[in-house]
Amino acid sequence: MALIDTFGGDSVAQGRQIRTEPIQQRSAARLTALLDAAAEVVDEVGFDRITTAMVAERAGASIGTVYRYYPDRVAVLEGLRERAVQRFRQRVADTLKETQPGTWWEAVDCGISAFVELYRAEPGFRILHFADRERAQSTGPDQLDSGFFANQIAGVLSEEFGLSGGPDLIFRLEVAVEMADSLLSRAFTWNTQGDERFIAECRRIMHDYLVGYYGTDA
Amino acid sequence: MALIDTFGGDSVAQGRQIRTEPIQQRSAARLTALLDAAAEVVDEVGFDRITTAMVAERAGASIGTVYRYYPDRVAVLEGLRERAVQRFRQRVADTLKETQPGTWWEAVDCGISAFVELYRAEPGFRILHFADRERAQSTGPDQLDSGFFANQIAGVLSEEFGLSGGPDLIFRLEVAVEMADSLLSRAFTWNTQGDERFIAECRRIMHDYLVGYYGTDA
DNA sequence: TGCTGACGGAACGGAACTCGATCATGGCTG
DNA sequence: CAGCCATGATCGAGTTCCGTTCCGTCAGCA
Repeated sequence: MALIDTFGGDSVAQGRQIRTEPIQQRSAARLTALLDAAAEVVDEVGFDRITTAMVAERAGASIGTVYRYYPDRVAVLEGLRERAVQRFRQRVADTLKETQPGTWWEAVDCGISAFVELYRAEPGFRILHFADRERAQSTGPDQLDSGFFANQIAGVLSEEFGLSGGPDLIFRLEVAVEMADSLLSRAFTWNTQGDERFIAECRRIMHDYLVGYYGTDA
Repeated sequence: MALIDTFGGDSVAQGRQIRTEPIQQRSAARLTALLDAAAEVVDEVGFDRITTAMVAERAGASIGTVYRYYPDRVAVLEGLRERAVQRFRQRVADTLKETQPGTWWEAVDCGISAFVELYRAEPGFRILHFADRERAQSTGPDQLDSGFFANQIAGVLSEEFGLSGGPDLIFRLEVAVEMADSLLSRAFTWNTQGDERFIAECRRIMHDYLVGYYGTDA
């Protein structure tokens, strides 16, 4: 289970976007309060109507506190996104441990389910796109993009289910992640519970695309 | 060729985002200059660092002129996106007339090629995403989303190539548009010329997904 | 030459962000 | 164990920057 733990493990590269690591306990609480507030506000007013003042007020903090932890408005959103990614990975790791899927395909299906469940339940989760093109445009490939996910997933699948890893598998998974992300996001665009047609079609397509090439056996 | 003309025809729903239709000639030139400037600036500083002042200066106009034509900053970006969509549709229509594809699959392939070519050549074209989720979040489905495209394409395919139209075809095409958009955008995320692996894989996937269900014959 | 469309840019409002004063925490010391 | 105090944390008025308005001026057309 080593790699599954890695998959659900601590998030990476947080230092680039946070200003001060919290030392005291209360400040750690503040930080999560800020992100909780941001999540709510994002769901309410949308991605670009959000203001730092709203986040601060909702979190019961002052403007200055927001800027103590995040260099600018966009960084708050990125922090929220990163936490969402983290929770997604944790959820997948937990589900895998619980269900002990027999085939790698079932494992992939767990990932889709986890995504859907969190999208339904978690405020602000809609901010999560594995393919974060805005950010990528300026900073280049980083550890939160779909390629990173493809790597992680490839590790789990080859380690746990004996799939032959390598560039081919990684590329195929990156394509899969990209497609699944777009279809699932589309499912939730005009339907807060997720349009079942798109979710079902996503599962079907992932199945055909991956199983068609790698077979169903472990 | 009626429906192909429709496909490449005048854009819809422009009135919602433009303030004053240009009357005199010079103002029409101004308008395109504004959009050209916006396209350049978007490529340089990215989607959310763009300011109205930058656009005005680059276009050799004043702030007031920007607001003469567009109600706000976002509308400028929407105008740019709409022009990009328009040019894409025109390019597809032209290509279809030139090459006279024998099968509907070849027609779809023309669409992919047109997208890639414009992405390479047209400044600011990266702004074009058929799946415009930011906007959708607040305004609901409109005529510029992937569903609209799916409708248009379904019309052409059933009219010109005798595919049986209907909800099934439209849904399938919407899924296809969504996936193609994400894969092609991914191809250009870290490679201004477009990562050929993703482009080729996109063609392959579209082929499998569509031809697998509707066959290759006209 | 007058009428109307087009243009410019100072001025306004509001949101992002800074900064120095002030408060709270928790380890340390006697 | 109480009190001290270095340093982390917080606050919020102030600054700057940006989106947007508005009206005075200029240019095209009859």
